[in-house]
Amino acid sequence: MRRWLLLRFSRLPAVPGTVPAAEGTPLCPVLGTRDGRRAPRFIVSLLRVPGRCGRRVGSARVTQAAGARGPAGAGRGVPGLAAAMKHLKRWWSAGGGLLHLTLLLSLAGLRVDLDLYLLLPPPTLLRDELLLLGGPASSAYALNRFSASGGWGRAGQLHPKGRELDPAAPPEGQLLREVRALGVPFIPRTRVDAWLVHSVAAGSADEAHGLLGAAAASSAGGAGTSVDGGSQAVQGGGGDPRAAQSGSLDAEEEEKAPVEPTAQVPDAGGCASEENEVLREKHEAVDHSSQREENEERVSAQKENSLQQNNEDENKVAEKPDWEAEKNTESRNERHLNGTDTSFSLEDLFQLLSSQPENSLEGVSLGDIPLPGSISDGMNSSAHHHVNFSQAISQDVNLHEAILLCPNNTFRRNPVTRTSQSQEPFLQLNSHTTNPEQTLPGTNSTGFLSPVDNRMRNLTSQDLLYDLDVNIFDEINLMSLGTEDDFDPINVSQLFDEPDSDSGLSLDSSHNSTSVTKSNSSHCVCEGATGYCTDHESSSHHDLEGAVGGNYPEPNKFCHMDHSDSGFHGDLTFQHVFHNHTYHLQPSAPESTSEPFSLPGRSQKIRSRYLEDTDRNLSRDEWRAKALHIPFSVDEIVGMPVDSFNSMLSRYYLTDLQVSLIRDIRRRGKNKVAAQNCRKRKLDIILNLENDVCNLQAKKETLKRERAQCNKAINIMKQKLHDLYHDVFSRLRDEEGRPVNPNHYALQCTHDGSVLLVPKELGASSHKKGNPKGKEKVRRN
DNA sequence: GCCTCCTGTCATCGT
DNA sequence: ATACGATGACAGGAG
Repeated sequence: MRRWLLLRFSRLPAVPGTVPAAEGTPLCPVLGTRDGRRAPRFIVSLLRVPGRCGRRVGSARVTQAAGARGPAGAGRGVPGLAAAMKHLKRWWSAGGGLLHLTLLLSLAGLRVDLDLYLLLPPPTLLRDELLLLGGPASSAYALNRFSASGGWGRAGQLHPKGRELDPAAPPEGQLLREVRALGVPFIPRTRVDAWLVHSVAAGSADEAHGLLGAAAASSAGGAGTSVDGGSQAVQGGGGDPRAAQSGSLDAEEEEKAPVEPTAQVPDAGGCASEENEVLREKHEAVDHSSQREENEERVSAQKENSLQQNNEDENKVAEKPDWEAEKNTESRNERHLNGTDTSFSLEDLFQLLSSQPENSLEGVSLGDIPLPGSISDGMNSSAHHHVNFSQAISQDVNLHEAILLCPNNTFRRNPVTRTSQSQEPFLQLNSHTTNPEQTLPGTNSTGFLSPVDNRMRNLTSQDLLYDLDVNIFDEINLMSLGTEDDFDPINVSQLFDEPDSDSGLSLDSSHNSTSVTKSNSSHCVCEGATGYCTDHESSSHHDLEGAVGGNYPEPNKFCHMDHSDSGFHGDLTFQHVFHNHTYHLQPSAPESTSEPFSLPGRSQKIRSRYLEDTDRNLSRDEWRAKALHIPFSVDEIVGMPVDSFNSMLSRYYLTDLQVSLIRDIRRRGKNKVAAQNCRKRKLDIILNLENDVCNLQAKKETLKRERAQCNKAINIMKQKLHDLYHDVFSRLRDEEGRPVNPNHYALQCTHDGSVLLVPKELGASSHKKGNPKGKEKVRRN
């Protein structure tokens, strides 16, 4: 039995033209503002799998300062999550459940939707079904929600009730059609979207946890953000029991699996007092509108959820004021600190998620999701990066600011160089600075981006969004699909063996995750904000974290080869990795030459692991698409209409190799579906023929029975006639009064109804001649 | 090792 | 001419 953890992160783009002129005005006041503070909100939806419709079982608003409680995620206060946890456990025990978390963040001019799908399927669910549930459906759902909200700037409608994802709905076709029907420009590339499919082998909690840790490590390498956590996760992936314990979502296992107490974090306790202050401050800053909205959602959830009647106590917990929840959180934190609380629940995950600086949500990756073990382990290295979540939000630091705050990045408005400039933030994201201050300019110990660059403050929102249109609207490959269980980033890095790689990714063994400097550099907001590394540095990583399966790499990076820098590096890296291999390999050809594991010096273990991953998640085309940085998913390539497909090919500058691969993928995908339909049709025909045969056989038997009955009736009639014949002859007398011998005479009926007694010889001749000579009337006695 | 079934892929043809 | 679907044939994996 396999259990799947699907983490999906989506961010909807800002719509140009709806940007208020005033800088800092929340375009999407999803989250109530007060004094410039905006609190993120969790919308917790628990969806039954399978089920007809989902329901929201609670909502919560993060009201704590992540920076105050420390990176260990000590602060916990998300009301409603407790109820959600119990629902999840119950439904899981009843056959699985899909936990949908939506984190809304309102940054200046940019709304961030963070969707978390925690899918705990029953054993009977097929893997593909789960993938479908977590993939296109969720994307379409997000777009639906966005469309239903009327776009940006319409508060209170961003979560229309009743718009929950229907897991039973056709995941792709219908929902996407619905989205298109709504008029939403469904361009997958304009959605920051990444999701992680993580497989957890049941029955092995340590393995599962370790896999999560490994996934965190790989994602940390991809996003370049949470190398601290990621490095620890690497250890977890390698068997570190602490990290291994961090990620279990099993309701039973989570109660059993001990978690490394956060008390081991040196400064966690020291943050307690500071945390209280920040919590109070944060509580005072809670916006009333947000509270009202939250209350409405709670009421709605209560009405919708009949199960809540059985969980009133849970709802009480959910409806507790924030400060109460925070109090509970603190007490729970104390338990953690004391090492008495050894459980890890999804709530912990959410808490830890909320503990991340808001900016990192821009480029959130699994590595950014601070798994407890990894986070607690990564305390030392990240202690100086305490982030005040609320402050980070209140700074209205958006993604663009984060990008521009990158070192070596200068914001230039020269239109001539805009094209290239728009690439630079991403190209320089992964700049390696060993100095934490250098890594995060403008970052102090209390605020993530408190001293925002004044240059940015002088810019208007239009200015910001101009580049947002260029950069943010494109998908950011946030995390890897290669975060399968047994995924070992170190081994993966060995697949590509870039001796001069200075990507800063924790994947490379030369960049050991335990390296504090690399870990620190990973906290660069720029990296977190984009989730990207530079082309030449990260391409090898993106070979494993491409667009396939829902991740769409930056097209301008991977596809726009006409610009000098990124395109050159992209090609260079590509050539380095794949040499002269092409994907046009016939099945008989040594196809493995196009695969990374086939590079000289690769171990059989890596190959087998690759094969396992291939078997589990990625098809050959998906791997090829990843390898060539195809900025579209296979599903999109195959599923989109021909017009959209052609326009897509023309819209993006793709190499001939990429275009050819895309067309091949589309052809194969179409043919695959056609073959499936053909076989299904053939099977139906065979079944129909078999049914026809059965029907015919049954009809034959019926006819046989009828024939037998007829024969039987005929025999009866013959017998009766024979008896009547003898009876008649027994009564006949000849002229002399003697009995007529029936052997010599026969009875013959005439047309007029009279009966003649005819000698048989004459009768036979008269039959031939038609002359009834010698006939005589029967004389009855 | 062989067989069967399933699936993906290619080639080909017709629309 | 091109795209696309249908289908036979083949190969490979899994049981």
